Amino acid sequence: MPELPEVESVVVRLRDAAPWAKIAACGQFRPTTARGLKRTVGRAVEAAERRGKNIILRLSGEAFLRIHLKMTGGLHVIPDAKLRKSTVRAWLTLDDGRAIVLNDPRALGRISFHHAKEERSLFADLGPEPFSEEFTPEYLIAAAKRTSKPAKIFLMDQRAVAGLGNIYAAEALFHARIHPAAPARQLSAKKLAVLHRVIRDVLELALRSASAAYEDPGGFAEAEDFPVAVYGREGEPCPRCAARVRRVAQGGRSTYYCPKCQK
DNA sequence: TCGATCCTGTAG
DNA sequence: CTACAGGATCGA
Repeated sequence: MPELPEVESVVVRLRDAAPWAKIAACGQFRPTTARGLKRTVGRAVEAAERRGKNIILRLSGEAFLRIHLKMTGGLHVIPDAKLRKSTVRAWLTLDDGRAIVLNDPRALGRISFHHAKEERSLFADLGPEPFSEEFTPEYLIAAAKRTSKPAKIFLMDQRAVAGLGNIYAAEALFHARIHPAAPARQLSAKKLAVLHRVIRDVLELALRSASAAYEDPGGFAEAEDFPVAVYGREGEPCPRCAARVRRVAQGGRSTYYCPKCQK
């Protein structure tokens, strides 16, 4: 389920499980799910970080695991590796009996082991973090200028900005009142400055609902849920003008937008 | 830039 | 049964 806000909340949750013990054992059901897991055995987990939609688990001995949750993955710490659900595709058993598990019904999630020195090249193609100082209106304007993609595809391109996916790209475009099919390079600097602003607003709000859901694992966080304006709302009234929300295909994915507000 | 691919689950 | 799913990559 994860875009930047959800991945961030997974990482925050992992940090709550610190300090971690050493990795005592590992396992996986398919060879494709994880590469190099065995090389983690005997190492200590030292930190959990996020880069775009990637999770980085720092390990002792100048190494790290890169974990990508793709569409349906989740990373959890469970009290006992033996208690793992059937959809757990890979796991790391810790010295203290707990386990870090990749739970992923669709099994698209991936884990790979790397030496610390590989980090730069591994993430070389990722664009700036939306909350970094590097991500300025000027950056977005320059990035838009050198693409030929429509606005929605541009926002989902991890090389342009890291962390946006299908939902928040659509939501940001709605709030910036930009048509998802509009060529990004033709957007005015003013529009792109607004887009820059709402990308941060949308992600910050989503981050808050993601952490609220965490503080209340009982599932009573409904009231704090992210206020979805258009995503998944085909045929429903636009919250701003009440026109019917439309769904179109872009790059093989669904895009939702208000045909009246987003020209 | 499209379509297929990786996978499984769920809604219609 | 088909369509589609909050991702990303690859080849045509």
